[in-house]
Amino acid sequence: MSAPDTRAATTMARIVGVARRLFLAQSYAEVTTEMIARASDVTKGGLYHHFASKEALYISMMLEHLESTRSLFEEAVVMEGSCRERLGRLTRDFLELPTEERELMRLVRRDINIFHGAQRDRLVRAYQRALPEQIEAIVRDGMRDGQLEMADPRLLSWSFVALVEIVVGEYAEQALGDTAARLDHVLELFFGGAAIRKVGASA
Amino acid sequence: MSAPDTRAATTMARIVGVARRLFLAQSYAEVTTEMIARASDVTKGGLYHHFASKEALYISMMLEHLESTRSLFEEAVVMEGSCRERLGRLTRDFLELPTEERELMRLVRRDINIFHGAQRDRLVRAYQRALPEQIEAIVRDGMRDGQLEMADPRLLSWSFVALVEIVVGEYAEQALGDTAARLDHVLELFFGGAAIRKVGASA
DNA sequence: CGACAGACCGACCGACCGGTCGGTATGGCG
DNA sequence: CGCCATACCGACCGGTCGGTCGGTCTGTCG
Repeated sequence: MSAPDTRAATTMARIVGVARRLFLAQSYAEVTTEMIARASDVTKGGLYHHFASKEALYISMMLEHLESTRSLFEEAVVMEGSCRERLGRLTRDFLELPTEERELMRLVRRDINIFHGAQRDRLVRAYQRALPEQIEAIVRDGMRDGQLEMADPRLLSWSFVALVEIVVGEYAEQALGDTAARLDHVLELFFGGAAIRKVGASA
Repeated sequence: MSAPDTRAATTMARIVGVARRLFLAQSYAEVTTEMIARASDVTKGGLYHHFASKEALYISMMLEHLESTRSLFEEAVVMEGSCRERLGRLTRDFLELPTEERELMRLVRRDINIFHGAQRDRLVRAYQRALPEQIEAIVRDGMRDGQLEMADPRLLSWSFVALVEIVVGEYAEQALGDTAARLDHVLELFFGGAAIRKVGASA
């Protein structure tokens, strides 16, 4: 997979990389196979020699990314520490990802509804394995160990993901600052809430 | 606006209603003007007699909805009460909206990136006026009155919206139950956080 | 060298879709 | 009744885009 020894593998990797960039910049419908081919220094015929369809190219690109992301986040799931430490580790890893990689997680949610049937299911499952399920595992541990209020772990995981998504993007960068500050903001809000607490409870 | 006295107004309202339903069920690109026309018992020619373009029809439909939603949420902004009470009122109003109306708020976020230029700006501003700005107003009051931790109010508003979005949808319905339970879940999480608090602070 | 396979080309197809336009029906007004 | 504005029709157009296919090039193996 990471050994582009053959010519075909090199070309396919080039096409996938270009497609990733273009799909991030424009919507699925706006990106044409012609555009992808041109930017990849092949023709449409060449592109279709390697990929069965535009959809197959997109799915292939996304599955590859989701698997590498899943692998990255897994480190936080298996590591020792409190629920907060582990979620912090996962979130920091996410925030420190290159912009392009990070945005792909938004892309998959943006585009998941334009596919149908089996291909859509593959995308959904790969996404769930990469992000929500891993967060859910940490959240479940937190409840078991008395660090989190008992609640529906899946809803709580989604909520956490949603809060993290808020602090990516340029407004959060200008309002909060660097990665550490944004990470702190998310953890404080998720664990402690937004209300002022009467008792001066330390972290 | 709400007086379909003329024939044109009746037809336009029928088309807008059909368009709303179709755009909710499928993506903007998938819904064709032909489909909208057929389902509205007019032809494409008739449709284009009333609307300058597919885009104009969509924008018109969405702006109408956003204005009525803004008007509804305004009640929570002007009402007396604590930050929590007012956000609770707004959220309850939102959760009790008919499904179609409620889903339109997700639709506008889903589709906002497929428009460009002035039309996109109009949509963005109408959306901001309808939801985030009104929540932000309540959040600012909460900070001023010592009910919320000092933070960036805009980010906090977005976070709240994101949390509310989690508890719509059928999974949350089966996990949490009725509107009151879902409302409670959101408020508890937003104000108090997910961590177990050592001190048994009551609501 | 000769032959085969796989990489790649690029002109083309067919379906679709937003939008147009000349024309018809209808209903209200003088 | 006659006139006209307006609602509405439906065939059509221009363009786009995913996908195809016969052919060419190039590296490799016997």
